[in-house]
Amino acid sequence: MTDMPDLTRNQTLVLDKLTRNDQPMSAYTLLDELRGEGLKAPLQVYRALDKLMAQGRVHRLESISAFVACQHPDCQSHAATVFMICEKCGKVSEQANAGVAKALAIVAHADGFVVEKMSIELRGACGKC
Amino acid sequence: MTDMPDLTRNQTLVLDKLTRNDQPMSAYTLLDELRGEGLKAPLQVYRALDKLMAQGRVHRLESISAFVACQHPDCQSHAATVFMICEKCGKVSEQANAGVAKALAIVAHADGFVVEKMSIELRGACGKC
DNA sequence: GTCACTGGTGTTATGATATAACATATGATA
DNA sequence: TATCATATGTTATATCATAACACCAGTGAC
Repeated sequence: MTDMPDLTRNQTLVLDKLTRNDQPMSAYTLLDELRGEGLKAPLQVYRALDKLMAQGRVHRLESISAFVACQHPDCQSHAATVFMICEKCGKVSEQANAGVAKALAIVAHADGFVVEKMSIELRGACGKC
Repeated sequence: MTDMPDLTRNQTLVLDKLTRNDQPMSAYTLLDELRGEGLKAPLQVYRALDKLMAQGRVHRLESISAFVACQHPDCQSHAATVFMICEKCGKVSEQANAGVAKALAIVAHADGFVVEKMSIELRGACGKC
């Protein structure tokens, strides 16, 4: 189980806060909301986020420089994860999808490109907005 | 032709620089390389970039906070554009692909999500690296 | 035990990216 | 000419992220 080690105090604080929040949060918003728990500097948050992302428990939304807790029980096995970010309510839906993965694999293969990471983010309006 | 107006001086400087460069550039790198042409402040670059992006002549790569000139003759008609960013040589390949567009449309539709913008970025190694 | 190693923590300072606010200028047009 | 929209120049500031260094706690080797 080296993939999912126990979390340290700071990692737990950050993950809990993200999990309870139904919208993505910036690192500095996390910091502000965790000052009461003793966090004082950006690095404490960024270091926790780095570890959590390496474990797949948190994702970074590149297009808005913010972080969300993974919405799937076990995120390791994801093919291609699509993030749909609502620009009205701010909520994010995370969907792993084999069709997208396959289509992207075809595009990459045509270029001889070897994929290590992918970032697929849709901006728009969610079903409720 | 309101979609493709003539470019102003600053816009021309920024677009030319990006076009001649075969790698994406940050706004501040652009600024540094255009100081000789009279640019002095970040806003001059960011404003030019905003206009160029609105016209589809420049794209922002969200995952690396950098900008590239569009690689297609007329970019307006793109369905879904996939950017493949090589982490070794830094070069970017831009591919519009209907299969990816269709797969993403299915995912979005399943969520009732109305897409306004999409950002699809693959990181890895290009065919030459 | 104690030595060295690893990984987490705390802290200060700094780097990198992006925008707010305001003043001025330029070009079209009624 | 008066006016409107748009571009520009400039200073200051906001936002996002990392470098560098000191310290500490647990673990394994000897």
